[in-house]
Amino acid sequence: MADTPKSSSGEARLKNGKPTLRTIADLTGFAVTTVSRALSNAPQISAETRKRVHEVAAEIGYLPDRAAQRLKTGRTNVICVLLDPHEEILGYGISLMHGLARALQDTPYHLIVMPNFIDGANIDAVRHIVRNGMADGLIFSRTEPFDPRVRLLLENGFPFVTHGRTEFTTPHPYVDYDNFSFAYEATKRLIARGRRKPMIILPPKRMTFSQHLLHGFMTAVREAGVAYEIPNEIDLDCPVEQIRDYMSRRAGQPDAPDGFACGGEVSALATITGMSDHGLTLGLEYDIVAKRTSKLLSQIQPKVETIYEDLTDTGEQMGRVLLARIAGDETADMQVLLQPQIGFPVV
Amino acid sequence: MADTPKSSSGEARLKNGKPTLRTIADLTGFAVTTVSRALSNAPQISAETRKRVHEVAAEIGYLPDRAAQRLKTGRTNVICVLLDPHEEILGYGISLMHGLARALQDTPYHLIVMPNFIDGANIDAVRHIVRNGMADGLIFSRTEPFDPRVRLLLENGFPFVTHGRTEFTTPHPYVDYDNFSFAYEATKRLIARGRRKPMIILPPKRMTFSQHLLHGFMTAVREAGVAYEIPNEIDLDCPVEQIRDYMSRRAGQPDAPDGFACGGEVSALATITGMSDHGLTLGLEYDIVAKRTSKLLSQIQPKVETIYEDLTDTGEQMGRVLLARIAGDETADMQVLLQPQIGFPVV
DNA sequence: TGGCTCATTTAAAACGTTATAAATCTCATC
DNA sequence: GATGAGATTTATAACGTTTTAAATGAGCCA
Repeated sequence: MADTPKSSSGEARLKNGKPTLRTIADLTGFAVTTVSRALSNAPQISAETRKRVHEVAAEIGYLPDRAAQRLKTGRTNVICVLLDPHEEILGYGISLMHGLARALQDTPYHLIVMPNFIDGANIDAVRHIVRNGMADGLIFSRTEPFDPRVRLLLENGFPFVTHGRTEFTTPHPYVDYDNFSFAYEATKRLIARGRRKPMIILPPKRMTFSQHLLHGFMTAVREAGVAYEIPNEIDLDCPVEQIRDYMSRRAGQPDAPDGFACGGEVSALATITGMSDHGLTLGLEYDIVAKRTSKLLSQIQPKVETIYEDLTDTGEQMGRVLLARIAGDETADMQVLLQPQIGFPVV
Repeated sequence: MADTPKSSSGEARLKNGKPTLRTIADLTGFAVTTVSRALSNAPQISAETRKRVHEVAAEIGYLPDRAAQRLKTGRTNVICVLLDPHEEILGYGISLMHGLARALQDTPYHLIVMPNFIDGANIDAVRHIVRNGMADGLIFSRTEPFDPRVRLLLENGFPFVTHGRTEFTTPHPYVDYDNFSFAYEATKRLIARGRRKPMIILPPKRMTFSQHLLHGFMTAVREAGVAYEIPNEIDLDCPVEQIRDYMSRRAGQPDAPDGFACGGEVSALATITGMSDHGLTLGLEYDIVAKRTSKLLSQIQPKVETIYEDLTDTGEQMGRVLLARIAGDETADMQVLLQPQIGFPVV
């Protein structure tokens, strides 16, 4: 067996410098096939061979050619993130992506991103990806209820994970935040502080998680037997002024709410501003518990009590679930509901 | 000439459905080579042939296999975005990416994203990409002054574009916002409103654009011959409370500034809060002109005058410049300085 | 008709990898 | 010492495209 670096067998061309399996083969004297198997830790390769090949590979800085691997195996080593049109003020998609990237960090997978330019669910893009095998898995940064893309992927058995749940009867992989628990806990905290008429500010009703939040809120107020209020003129997606105006108006009325469960940080800001129009002070005449996903609120006065939703972690979980789906691991759970850390009220 | 769909010549296998050049070849009777040339609009192909091939390709929904193309040509059709660790509250990287994606929309290029997990400029990642040909071009979401990655790419002649300028003597491709003009205009507006002691809140001094802002500010105050103040205890990256505290303290003193040029939206919020601690009201005792990159300020009361920096457009310009660099277009300008729209003061 | 050019079309090779199947080697067993 | 069995290694053929060079056909002139 030739374990001396011989270049006698012919082509010891380094050409443009990029090392390939062939380079290692020439350097070690083994056949390209052997080198390939050694590097991929396939069976039927002796320990010494494997060791020697790995050494040389490391030495010359070999990295497999992605295109060749992809062409041969059909696997793309690509995860595609479908980003919906970004209207959010706080960087929500970027947190997901950082988390995703972290999950993919020591894998061969690359993250490609496809923003949705048209409004709504772009099913053609998804069809392209599935039909032409342009990725091994798909990530939805947001899902509409009864999302047709989800149906398409389920039918084709294509690996994917959604952020949030859609309302299909067929179960699908998702990672979601337990918005029921958030709303339940937030409302309970308001009540615990002595508030007797909590209000919740919800996302638009068509969103699935709006129902979850509402349910949590209602459970808490019913348990405590207190009054409550659900505004139907404002939601988390409407202009902040509208929220402020609403609050300002309500604050002046006798039956005004005295506690606010806010689904977002900006709406909490607007609530504070609106209440202060009537000289009402946070912590004195009313309280707020808000969902926090950024550092906006935590850096601003007055301090607002918050419950954290870790979107980076969400992204990381989505990556984890997707990798398991791609690997065909049926045992791994594919539905993750992230819990608010209700034990440790982070301010 | 065989222009009837004959499957006589043998293999009319559709196999797993994915159409390939071979499929079109079998369907039209031409050779694979001919089909390839026809589709890539190469010369030496008769008009009818080209037409027929395109027809069939469209009909069966042919899309070229990226892996095969990449393997053969060495071009990856991939643009890689290097994202720095995200600490920003407002989604800044995501705007760039949306713009980039828009520029790449009708090209064969895909966008892959690589966040930096370690702090500072990660030169190893860049070296990998260059050495292993993992992308055709690189985008820097942010650059450090004298960024070593920029040097590496320049030396290797690898196409890239940075967001913001670094201070090399060798010119490099960049897209930047004219922060001089912003600061100059913002300060002039404050002075035009009768303010006689403007202050500017700058990014950390080590950032290149901090100098640009300072320069614009100084030019404006010198032209008007007014007093000014440059705080060195706070910057745009420090915790907002710190800004608020500073403002609160200064507001109580006799020589307090009466106009604020804010480089960011959150700092403007903090300034308002700090000033209001002493009962000072925006528009009465003092004014603010802030740089706006999101919808945060535009949705909040009191209204703050802003000058817009369109980060999505920035991303799009970066995409445009990079494509030109990759195409080897030496005539296209590679240094873009985006101007604030000073003619139309958007509130 | 033969020979030439020009316009088209085509066969063959290659890019770097992996999968299949065949070839070699080692060593105990009869 | 021949015979397998088991352990390694290897040659060959793909994957789908583009590139190079060669082949074919048509048209023209001598």
